[in-house]
Amino acid sequence: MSIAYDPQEIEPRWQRRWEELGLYQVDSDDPRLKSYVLCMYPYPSGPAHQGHVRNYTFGDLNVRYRTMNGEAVLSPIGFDSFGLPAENAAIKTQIHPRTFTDARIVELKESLGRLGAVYDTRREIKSHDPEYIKWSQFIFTKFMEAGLAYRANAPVNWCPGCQTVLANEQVLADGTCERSGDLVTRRNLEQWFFKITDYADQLLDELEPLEWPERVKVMQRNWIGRSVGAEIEVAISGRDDLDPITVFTTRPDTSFGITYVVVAPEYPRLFDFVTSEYREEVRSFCAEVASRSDIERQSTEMGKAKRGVATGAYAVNPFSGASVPIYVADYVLATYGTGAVMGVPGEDQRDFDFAKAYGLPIIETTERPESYVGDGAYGGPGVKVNSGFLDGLTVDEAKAKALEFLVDLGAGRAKIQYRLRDWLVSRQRYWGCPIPAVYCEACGIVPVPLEQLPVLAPDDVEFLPTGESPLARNANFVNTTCPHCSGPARRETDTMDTFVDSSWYFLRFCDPFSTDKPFNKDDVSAWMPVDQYIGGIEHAILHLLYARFFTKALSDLEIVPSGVREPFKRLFTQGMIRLDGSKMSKSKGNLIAPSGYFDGVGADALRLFHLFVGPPGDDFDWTKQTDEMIEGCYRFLSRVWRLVLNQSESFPGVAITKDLVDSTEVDLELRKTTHRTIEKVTSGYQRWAYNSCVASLMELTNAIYKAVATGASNETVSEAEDTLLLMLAPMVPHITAELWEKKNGGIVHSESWPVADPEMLEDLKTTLVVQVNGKLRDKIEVLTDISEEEAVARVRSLPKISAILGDEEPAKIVLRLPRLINLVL
RNA sequence: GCCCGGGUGGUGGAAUGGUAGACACGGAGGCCUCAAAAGCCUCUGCUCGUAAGGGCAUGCGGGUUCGAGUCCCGCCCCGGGUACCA
Repeated sequence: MSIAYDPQEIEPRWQRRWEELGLYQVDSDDPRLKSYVLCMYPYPSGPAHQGHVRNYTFGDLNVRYRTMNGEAVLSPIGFDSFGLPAENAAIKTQIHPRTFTDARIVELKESLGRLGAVYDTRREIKSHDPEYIKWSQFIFTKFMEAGLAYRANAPVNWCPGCQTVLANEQVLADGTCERSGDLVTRRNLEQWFFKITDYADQLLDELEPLEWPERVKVMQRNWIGRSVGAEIEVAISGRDDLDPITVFTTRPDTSFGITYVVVAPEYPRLFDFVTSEYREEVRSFCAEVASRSDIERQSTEMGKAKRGVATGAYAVNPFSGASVPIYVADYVLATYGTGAVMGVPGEDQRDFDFAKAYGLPIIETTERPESYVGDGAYGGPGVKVNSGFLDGLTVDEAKAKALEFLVDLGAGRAKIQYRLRDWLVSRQRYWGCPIPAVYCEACGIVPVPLEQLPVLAPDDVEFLPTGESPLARNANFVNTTCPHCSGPARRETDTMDTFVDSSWYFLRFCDPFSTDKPFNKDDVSAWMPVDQYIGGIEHAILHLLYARFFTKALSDLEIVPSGVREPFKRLFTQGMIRLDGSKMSKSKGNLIAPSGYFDGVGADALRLFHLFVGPPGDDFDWTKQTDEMIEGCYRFLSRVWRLVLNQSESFPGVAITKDLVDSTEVDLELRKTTHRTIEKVTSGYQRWAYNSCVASLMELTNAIYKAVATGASNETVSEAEDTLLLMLAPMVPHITAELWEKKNGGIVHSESWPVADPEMLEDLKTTLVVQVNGKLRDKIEVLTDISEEEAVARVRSLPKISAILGDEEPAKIVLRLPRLINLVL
């Protein structure tokens, strides 16, 4: 009579059922409360790995939980299908990237399907789909028209081993190529940029109200790197013919302490002011710096000994009128601020080190606090000294006063400097979204008009390891006519960074059906912002910052509704899975494929394991024991299976003692456990404490078994089992769907989330903990409404307590009734 | 260096300032069986003790409190981010 728990039979069947039922196909006119749950769409690298399982389990759980709470949940999925691996594979195997990618998508979809996650499958999108390319390109042309996309000369990463340009993220921290290990060099090329810096302030300010992990917000803040300060113009002594050198500082209050000025070796007008006797020395210094790699230049031990040379020129401190030498040094970055800084050794440690090394004077302009014992620069607060008209002011007052002085003198101004640079989007690659621009000798750079979109890359190209995009060598593609004047023109052959595709896909999901626009504004209004976004911490900066920028820019361009200014209201970053100490990933070749588990214990057991193993945000190490834990999850599901189907072999060895027990007592206990579990588990779902939810549901299962064995009534057991299935349903959808249908009929995921009966949460009796001097000495059962007098009397009469007390009278009695009493001697 | 996380049994991990170690994994013993598998039951932080019972325990050292894994101060170790950003 018994049917064994067989996930292999149940799981595919329910996966088909859910698709047929269309429970998770939602539309913007749905009367229910609308919400949007999204996992970062995957790069299709082949079958799903454990990181995907974890990510999409969290997503699916949220979708199903919210649906059971009465919401209409938008749950789409797609594929981030442009990218370098497909093109590298093409160079190696001569298989077209599209063929390669489509095959990987099939594999990934197949294995994600086996996980049992539910989506509105009508909304699937792929970055490399011509329809998607068309609207990516449309957005690009809109950015061009708005001046948000522009061309400029820029250095790019060039790998001599791979003979190709690399994206920043493919260059490791030590300056080598992640693939070949060669040292990456710089090349200057004309490139397309997005003007993300226009949005620096908004990106910073509007970060605050987002319900994101604080560390992600901190990373974005640091990345934007807003510094408030001043630009100061320092004239070059005796050279009225030259423009002054402009320096940026956050500390204009220290200006009287300027004892030198220093510029980067790449400073553009350097040789305008280097004097002839120093020319050779400066020239060889700059050449030497240029020959060193970025890593050498920035390495810590070399950084300690700041290297530089004098230029022979002098500058005038606009505050004191003092003449100070101008140096060139490699500790000044050409790429930040103006590439020139004022040397203030008293208050800046780097300047202090340099001044010490080159025998430059050091002026302290902030009074050191009495407790200050440091040897070196002091950057803290204090009263100004040695600072002329600033003397006696605090640092903050002096900043304002100094700025006022500069403005009056015409030698400076307030300035906010950002670390954030414009986003370089050009990629010299084939497998990406072509940049829809045309170069016409007569009209200049012309965006390709909408009716000619999409611009698609031709298929008949050669994939060679030359570093040049196959598009550039394809005459049919390159040669075109100007959309303006119809004269001969040349196409842009670069493609877009794949982060462009992922910067608006969540908008297209709101309406992937429109063919005359990227998406319908009303649909975007209906669903955006994403209520719950889920993904890895590795996207903390780039993807999340770019997507925020796109949302704001598109909103300003009136393509996205004006009220939508942020894409992701809540963000959850899941922990990563490690094997032997390093992140489990395809490129490291240390994957443990989920397919073996799907084939064996089933998707539900694997999902349950990922939920149970620990807090979702924590990393975990996949070890030898992991398989045993997964087995344990399978055993638990089997236990639930046998319990609900009331299979007699569940209870061998347990005597049914129905006659011996007051069944109403057993019933009451079980009902209380059931309702307390509803409370605990519901709160756990809301706090993402899924591991604790699983534990509570295991406890409930154990309690039901015990209650059945001790004679609980069918009604009470049935209520407890229903509650168990409902609360497990978002976690392990297949087994719960099957058991619910067998037990009650109907679809468990269409049921409402259970609500605890307040009456069942109240206790008549509880355990009173008895402490003496804060140490546990005894516990007693008491009525919850016990009076203070009675509690004290009962506690004092306890043998253990009276033995400790002897004749002594407690100095104090701390009462936290009915849970705790502490006698202080 | 700086900025975040985090150190709790053999293992993964629970604990609104109030019974530390829930729940699992592993281990030990038992029931069932001709036997095994599966299942079920009991025990399982360390330590002293035959036991009853006691002592010690949340990285280390202090502090606040009737009471600290939890709050405060100072260290140590591990993981991640960042790297001369003026």
